Amino acid sequence: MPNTAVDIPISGGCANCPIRHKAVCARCEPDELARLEDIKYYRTVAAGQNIVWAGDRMDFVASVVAGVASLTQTMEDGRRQMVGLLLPSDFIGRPGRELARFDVTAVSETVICCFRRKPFEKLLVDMPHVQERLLEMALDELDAARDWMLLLGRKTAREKIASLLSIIAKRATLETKPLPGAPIEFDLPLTREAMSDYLGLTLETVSRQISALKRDGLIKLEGNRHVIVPDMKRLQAETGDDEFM
Amino acid sequence: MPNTAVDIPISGGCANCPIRHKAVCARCEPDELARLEDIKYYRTVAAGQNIVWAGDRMDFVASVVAGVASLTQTMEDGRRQMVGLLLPSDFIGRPGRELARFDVTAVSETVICCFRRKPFEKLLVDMPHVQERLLEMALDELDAARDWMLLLGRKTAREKIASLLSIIAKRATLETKPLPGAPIEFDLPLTREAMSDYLGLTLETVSRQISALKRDGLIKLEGNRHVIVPDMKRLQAETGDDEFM
DNA sequence: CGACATCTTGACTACAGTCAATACTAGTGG
DNA sequence: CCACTAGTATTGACTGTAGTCAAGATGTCG
Repeated sequence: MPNTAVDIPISGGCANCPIRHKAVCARCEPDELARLEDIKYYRTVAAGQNIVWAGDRMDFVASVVAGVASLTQTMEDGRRQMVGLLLPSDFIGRPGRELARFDVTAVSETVICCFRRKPFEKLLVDMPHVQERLLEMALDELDAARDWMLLLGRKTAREKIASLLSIIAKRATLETKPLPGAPIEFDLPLTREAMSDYLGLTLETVSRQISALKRDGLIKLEGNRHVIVPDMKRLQAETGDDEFM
Repeated sequence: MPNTAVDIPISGGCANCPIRHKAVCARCEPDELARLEDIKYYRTVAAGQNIVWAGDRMDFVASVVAGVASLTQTMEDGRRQMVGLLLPSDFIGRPGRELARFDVTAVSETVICCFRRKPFEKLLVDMPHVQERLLEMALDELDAARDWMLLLGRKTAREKIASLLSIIAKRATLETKPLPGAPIEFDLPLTREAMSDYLGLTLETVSRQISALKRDGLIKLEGNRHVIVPDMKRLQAETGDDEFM
């Protein structure tokens, strides 16, 4: 069990929660936190397990505390598209919505902090700090979705892979300050199949393009999941994006 | 001038504005409207003209009052992807954001109701009705973006065209109640090129697929822009979506 | 009527998808 | 500790869908 996300918060209260300052509760005052605390409970979901099925009644909303989850849409014939990649602090569900619109699946073992939906909706009305933060998060996600749409609609397979690796690299180096120019290392949180769902490709194409980037010296692999990027600039240049996105 | 969107509101005040009950101001009380009225002004933009360029300083946010506008992203080599289709009542810009992230272009002649950004941001804090509505609209757009991502990533060219026609047909029949089973008619607000930007296709492929749907009797054309759908169910079946989306 | 935009159609190409075989990895139990 | 299995990933050969380049048709507006 190398990746034990499980015993992270669960006790200690909101004050020492790892996502305290990034999630919907980011702007809450201590007394507001107390109200949230009343209606919250933790849930741990094993890798690969579904958290919600599209069409399900949803009696809660939640924040991802640890792990990685995905939002996906599936067509009748099995074609699948990821439409959201949920990292710690990201929000699950929608206030005011009874039925889930998308599948939510734990990609790795995931801990979520659930709030019963009805009380949460009430609380939203008289805790403007939560609503404010939720609006900000929704607008951020909308921006991300729009960049993702450019990727899906117009980028080549190679550009798609380079873009995804850049996105993951960027977030991996958010905490650990990267001295610029130095090589960057990180673990892929996604299988090849999940990557293909994210990028609108087949898993074979994902595999081929990763091999091609490796051949061209843009990345190195240690095992299948650990990636080393010797020169981030060079990888960025393959994404098709304008410099500095 | 068959499609004269221009002289619609401009005078008469918010009370008889056509988007009064759908835009960000939907939930405002008369006194709140008065505050909005103080900082608003109208702007008319000719078809094809840009309202905002990506990277521009933006000193306003706005609602589309009449006409159709698009949000687009362009890559250095000219590849272009539409990432938002803005109809009356839709919102332009983002509170708190200094620089525009996307191009906004008038597809047809468009009237927008602008609010100076700084005052609007202030007003957001102490008019929860506006913030509430903005959150709701952002979440709706996020849902739409996620359906759009499925279209871009996984649908065939034929399914993409059928989906777009269904979306436009649906909104065209929102006002004029459709007796179910009856043929549906509407004008396309988009050129073939704009459709290709929306769908992540080339304009030749758009043209070919429209011809194919015509050949198969799923649609009829009168001129290039006027579409007749004899049997909506049959068109829906071509979208790849589960029934009743 | 003429000129320019927009749209359609055709011939050919290329990129990513499909189907299939094989390799690698990690976890399980003898 | 190694053998076995199941899941994951890579590679190859071939196909098909949508892209590209180009010509011509249709539509719109002055």
